[in-house]
Amino acid sequence: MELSNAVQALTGLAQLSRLSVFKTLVAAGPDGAQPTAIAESLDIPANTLSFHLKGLMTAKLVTQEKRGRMITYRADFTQMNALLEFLTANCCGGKGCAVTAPLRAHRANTRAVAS
Amino acid sequence: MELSNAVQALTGLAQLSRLSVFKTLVAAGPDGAQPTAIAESLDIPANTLSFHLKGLMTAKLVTQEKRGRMITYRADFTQMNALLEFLTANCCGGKGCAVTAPLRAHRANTRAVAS
DNA sequence: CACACAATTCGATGATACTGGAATTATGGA
DNA sequence: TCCATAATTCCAGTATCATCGAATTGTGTG
Repeated sequence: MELSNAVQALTGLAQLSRLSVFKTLVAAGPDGAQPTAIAESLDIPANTLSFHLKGLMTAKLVTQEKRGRMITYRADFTQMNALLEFLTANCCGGKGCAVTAPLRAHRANTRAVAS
Repeated sequence: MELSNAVQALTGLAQLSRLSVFKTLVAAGPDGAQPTAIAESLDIPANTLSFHLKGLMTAKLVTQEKRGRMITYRADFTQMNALLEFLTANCCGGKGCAVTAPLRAHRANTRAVAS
């Protein structure tokens, strides 16, 4: 991933509404979610949400699938992987960052996100 | 790390100049670098750089140490760790993300800022 | 003190981003 | 066809960001 692509991806996440939307989509998993549901869940006007979803699309962080008159959005982990790889390679000390050090026995852990 | 803190950190990196500066500081390692050197290296006017360094300070991504009339800036990996941890926990599928991906060997060349 | 230098702050400008009401497009159903 | 619904686009207002010349602050040196 190039520097400019990293900026693009980071920009996609560097805003409260968008990060919330992305987080929601991640939580929604493979089923994804539709704008109406997201808007209600996060209490964001539909048009504002649409604006941010477009931003997430531009950042290539989400995908959309049209079925009839509804559109399902899903988090796209490919870009997220590339971003984390970039940050790990370019923005870490090379030894310390969280990626390599799984937080020594730090309550091994509540969520299914573990390594 | 809270959502809003994550946004703060992401905002710090979501800009070409700032990401470049941070990358430079990471490459500089423990020695850090001074504004004049960074400005020359990246070809950014001193005041513009100062503006972005302030942004990185706000995002808690860098630290500064005053010695005489020069100031040494260093990347602060604490915040970076926290950010990566946040992204891994909240923005990954739980299985795929870069955490498991092989970490490309990081060049330990710390002399990147010299003129 | 006078000067050079490191770095920041000030101030002004242009560009971009965020928000939300209103209108629009498109699909499904009665 | 007519209406409801899903989602987007249009548009305007406001706010924030990015840039850089000029002025400022602070420190070391002759």
